[in-house]
Amino acid sequence: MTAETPDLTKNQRLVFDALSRADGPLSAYTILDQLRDDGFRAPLQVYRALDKLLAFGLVHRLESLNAFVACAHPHCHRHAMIGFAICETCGQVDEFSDEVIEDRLASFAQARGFVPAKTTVELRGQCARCRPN
Amino acid sequence: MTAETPDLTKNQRLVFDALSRADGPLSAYTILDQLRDDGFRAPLQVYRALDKLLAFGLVHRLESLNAFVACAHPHCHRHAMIGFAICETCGQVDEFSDEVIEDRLASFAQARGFVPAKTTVELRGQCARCRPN
DNA sequence: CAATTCATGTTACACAATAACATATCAGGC
DNA sequence: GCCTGATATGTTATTGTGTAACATGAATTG
Ligand SMILES: [Zn+2]
Ligand SMILES: [Zn+2]
Ligand SMILES: [Zn+2]
Ligand SMILES: [Zn+2]
Repeated sequence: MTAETPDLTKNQRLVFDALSRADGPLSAYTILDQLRDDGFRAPLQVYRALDKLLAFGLVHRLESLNAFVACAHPHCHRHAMIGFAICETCGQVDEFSDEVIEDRLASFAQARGFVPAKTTVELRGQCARCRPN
Repeated sequence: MTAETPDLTKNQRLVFDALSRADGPLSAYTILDQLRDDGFRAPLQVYRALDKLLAFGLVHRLESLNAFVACAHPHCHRHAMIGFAICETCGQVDEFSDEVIEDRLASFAQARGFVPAKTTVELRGQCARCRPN
């Protein structure tokens, strides 16, 4: 399942596995707590691993939550824009991408001479299953 | 200039003015420091004012910065989606909205049965003036 | 085997946000 | 005027999030 993950180190592996096990986003300190038994003692151990995992594209940061999720589409990450629909009730996160939005943001940036380095798109709300029907 | 701002209280006014004076986003603690002479002593005084200002739509929160800006378009805030292009070099923030993106996000949500409560769109990068040409 | 680079461990600290509780101010209703 | 509920404010302490600084260990390379 886990495809060609670029040779993670021990700590990176531990953090990545913790995020993969979880069924929702985890804060760095929650990860730290989960890895106490594996020898983790300080936040930096988590943050350093997360930095690498983010660079590898294996993990995403949810800015509006100060939390992290394992990437749901380890494949085609050619997309500059990755969006997240975050349910505030159950905590589930739905990762998506949309070429139209991507193009639109790109042309907006182009028009203004703005060179985007990172794009954040996050929807906070209530998912179908949590919604009173 | 400042249109029909809905009767701000003293603290709300102070915080709003601080954000309006600034030429970029301010963190809550920066605001606190700027308002020491006006009697501000604790973060809560800032956060409480910000909560109201956010509710009034006079201020926006930049999730990827943990910072706040005065709204640049106090008028037509009928838009659900408000985007920000944030220059990581000079700190300038460009507020924009785009109906195409808005529609696209809305139909995405609709299709999934997701009910969005808040939408975050933030571009981090380099603005035209800061870009080596 | 150095020399370099990268991963790791540890302590202390800075920055962001809230909890809990007390006090003050103001608007109606009587 | 006086009570009362609602909102705004002040203050202290605490929790949560993220880094700085420095030391050590392991791997790579010439
Ligand atoms: Zn992904
Ligand atoms: Zn849900
Ligand atoms: Zn605005
Ligand atoms: Zn700039």
